[in-house]
Amino acid sequence: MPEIKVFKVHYNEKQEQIIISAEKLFSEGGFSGTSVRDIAQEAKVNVAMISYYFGSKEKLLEAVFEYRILGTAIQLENIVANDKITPIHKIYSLIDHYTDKLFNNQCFYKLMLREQLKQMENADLLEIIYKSKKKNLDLISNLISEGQAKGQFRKKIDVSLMMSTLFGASNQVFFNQPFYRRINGLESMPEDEFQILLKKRLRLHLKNMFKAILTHEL
Amino acid sequence: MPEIKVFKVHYNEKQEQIIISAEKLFSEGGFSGTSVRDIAQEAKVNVAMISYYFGSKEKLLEAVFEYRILGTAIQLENIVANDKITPIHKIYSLIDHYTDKLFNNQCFYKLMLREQLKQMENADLLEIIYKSKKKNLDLISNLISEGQAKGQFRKKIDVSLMMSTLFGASNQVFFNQPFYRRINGLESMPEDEFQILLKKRLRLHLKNMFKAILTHEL
Amino acid sequence: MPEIKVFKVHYNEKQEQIIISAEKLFSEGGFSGTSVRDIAQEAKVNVAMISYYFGSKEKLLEAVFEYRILGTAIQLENIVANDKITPIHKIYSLIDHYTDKLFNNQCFYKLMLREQLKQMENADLLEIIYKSKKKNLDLISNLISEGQAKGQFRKKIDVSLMMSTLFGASNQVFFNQPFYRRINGLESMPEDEFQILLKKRLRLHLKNMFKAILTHEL
Amino acid sequence: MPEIKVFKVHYNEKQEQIIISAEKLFSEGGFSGTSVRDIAQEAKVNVAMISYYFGSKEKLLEAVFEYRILGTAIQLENIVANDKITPIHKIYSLIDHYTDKLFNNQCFYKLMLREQLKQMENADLLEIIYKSKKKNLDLISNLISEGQAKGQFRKKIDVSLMMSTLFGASNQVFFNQPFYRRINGLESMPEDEFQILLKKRLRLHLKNMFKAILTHEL
DNA sequence: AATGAATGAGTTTTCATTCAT
DNA sequence: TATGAATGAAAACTCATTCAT
Repeated sequence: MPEIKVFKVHYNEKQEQIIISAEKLFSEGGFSGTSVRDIAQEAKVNVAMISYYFGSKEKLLEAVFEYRILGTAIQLENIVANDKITPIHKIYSLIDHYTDKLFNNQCFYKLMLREQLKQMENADLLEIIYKSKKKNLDLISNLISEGQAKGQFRKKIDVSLMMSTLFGASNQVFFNQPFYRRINGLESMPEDEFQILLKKRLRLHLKNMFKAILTHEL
Repeated sequence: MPEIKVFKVHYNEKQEQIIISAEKLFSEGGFSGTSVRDIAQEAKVNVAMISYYFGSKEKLLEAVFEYRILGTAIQLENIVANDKITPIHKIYSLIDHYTDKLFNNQCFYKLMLREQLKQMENADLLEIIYKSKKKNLDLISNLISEGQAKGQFRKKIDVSLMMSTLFGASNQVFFNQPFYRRINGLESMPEDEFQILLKKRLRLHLKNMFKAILTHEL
Repeated sequence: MPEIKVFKVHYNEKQEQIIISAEKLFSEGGFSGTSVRDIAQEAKVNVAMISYYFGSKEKLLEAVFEYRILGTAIQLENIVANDKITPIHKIYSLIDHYTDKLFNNQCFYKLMLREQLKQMENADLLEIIYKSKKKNLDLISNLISEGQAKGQFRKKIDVSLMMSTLFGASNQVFFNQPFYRRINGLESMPEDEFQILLKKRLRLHLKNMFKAILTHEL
Repeated sequence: MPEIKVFKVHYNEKQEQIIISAEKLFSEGGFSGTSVRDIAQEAKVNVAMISYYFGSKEKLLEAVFEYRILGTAIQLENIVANDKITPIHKIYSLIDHYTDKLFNNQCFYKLMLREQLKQMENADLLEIIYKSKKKNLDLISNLISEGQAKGQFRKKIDVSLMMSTLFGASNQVFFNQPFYRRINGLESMPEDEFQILLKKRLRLHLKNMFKAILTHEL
């Protein structure tokens, strides 16, 4: 029996195929709605290989999360650490960064949202997610404090509500694209063109909103 | 054989039990993650009764949606139609209304969010949801126009983005309660007390935010 | 509870509806392939009524047989008893008679054939069928003896093989109509026109054949 | 997952066990009257293995047909091609051949007859059967033409009616063995002895009949 | 006399995983 | 190391029948 892999390992080619396929299918059909056979077929590997490499379907899900979260955590720190720009522009940069990630990793964010809706009985997975969130939140908190210290942001900001607004609004817009199309009569616009338009509008909206709540005395 | 019910019918006691149970379990474990056996057990009815009354698991899901959506559509209109209050207070009222509904129908909103993440192959269900959303959006659009006409709201408001912000942010906060607790050191607060606190904070946050984006020239 | 009906009763309207519907559906889909719900729907009665009137699905099958067999046994005797025509013409008349019944009671004959293929565990039903067959065979035997006594038929005729040939060939032709159409390029001929043609050809074939085996010394 | 086999493959041992068992049980109890559990039990394999190997119960039925039809098609050609014997003796040989196959493959022929009675919605299966029949019919047609060319058979023979007579009569006799026993007072004769007797009589009967209709001017 | 509601036992099929090699 | 074969458990659903009225 192969040792069940935990954290920070390098996956071989087959394993990566499996993870990518799982991410895609889990995001589309949900965890229970996707069978390991489907994943094996998508990844063009033998069914038994999934149990063999990851131990179980559950463990595969963890691997997917771990793979993406560890793979994308670093950039945020660079933004916050950058001395050259003002706090509000760091916020703008943050918005650009998150919307980019969201639009580029649709599968994964869908999957993450999905899993958050479960009462996650899977404690390991929950811990991975919490840790990642906490780290991000701390970084943003520092950024806000910096703005407040410089007198550019107003006092009394609930950072976690603010971040929830950023993520929640973005997700909501993102996962309601078909509805947004219909409402605004954009059914016939090509997919990529539409996504560019939507991202632009979303960013503008978010930036306006964050400027308002961060800088105006209300 | 009972005719499979479609729309606006009154469900009998057993049927309601089933719907309520299904709503709860679907919201917790997802559609595929919940078996009809589980639902039958929760509702304390025979398994066969679910097929008997609703035809299939899929149809039961539709029934759940229909039951809640048709059951809660009306109140919004009253808010908008009310002559006694200003547009911005209607918005506040709307925020109170939505957060109330969200906190009181946790199961259903969780379920709805879940299902929206699927590429819903179930066209009937999608239509039910779209229709309900469109109706709400139209009401809000009128409200915004009213505020603009009265010179109280600024021009150029993307109503659908605004509503996405309301729903998205609320949902995000709502479904991240455990995280919010941890972050803010509220692990030991009793559940209901915490929910009241959270709702209060969320409402304040939303009202501030909406006032800012609706009324300030940015 | 109503007494379960046995033999020679008069069925009321609803009961007849059920029997006719059952005959049709059993003949098409087989006994196990047809559900009592299907029958109830076809007969436009309540499902429970079938158990109520006939006791069980099995008993309903018996009722179908009994209904048809008792309903059609008499005419054969008239043919054989007729003094006006020669034995060979009685045979011809018999062929006409059987092919008529076959083409007019397609459902029932299909059903009967079907049931004969089962190792009929249902002893009651088997007895009904055997009795009917035996009676027919005796009549024909007498007819053959008459022809032999008159020197018109040859000796040494195995009557049961002869009757099997009549029934078997007719059935085979009858239930292979689609194949016969294809083979003979008659796919586009209207159904009723085709049936008339087929019946005519089948009768001619059978009459020739029976004349040959009954009258020629070989 | 094994690719679902189509046509002309070699089945492994387990698969053959399943096919043989299915043939037996389907022939006895009909398709709907036989459960996959029964088949699995008879074949002494796991229930899931049937789906695993054949995909579905329906596909298993197809496999049974294909297995037998492809397995027995060849011999007929040898008979027809044989230069050493006259056309009428080829017909006799054909009768011997068919009755042999019928008595040796009782299960399969019962099953085939059964399935022909259904309005076969299964188009694949229908095609398999039609093709096999057509091929046989063409061979016989050639044989008849040969006899006619040599002046040994009369003109105007409807080959498909003739073949239906052969198959229909044989089947009828075959599947009414218990009745034949009773009628002729042979209830106590041992099964195999009776079958030999019956086959002998049937063959004689068929040969007489075919000689009559093929050679005599009527 | 007739039936809507209800159900336990049954159906076929799919599932994630294990085993032998 | 990798995999085709195999399987027990569970899935959703249908069945004929019964029961309370």
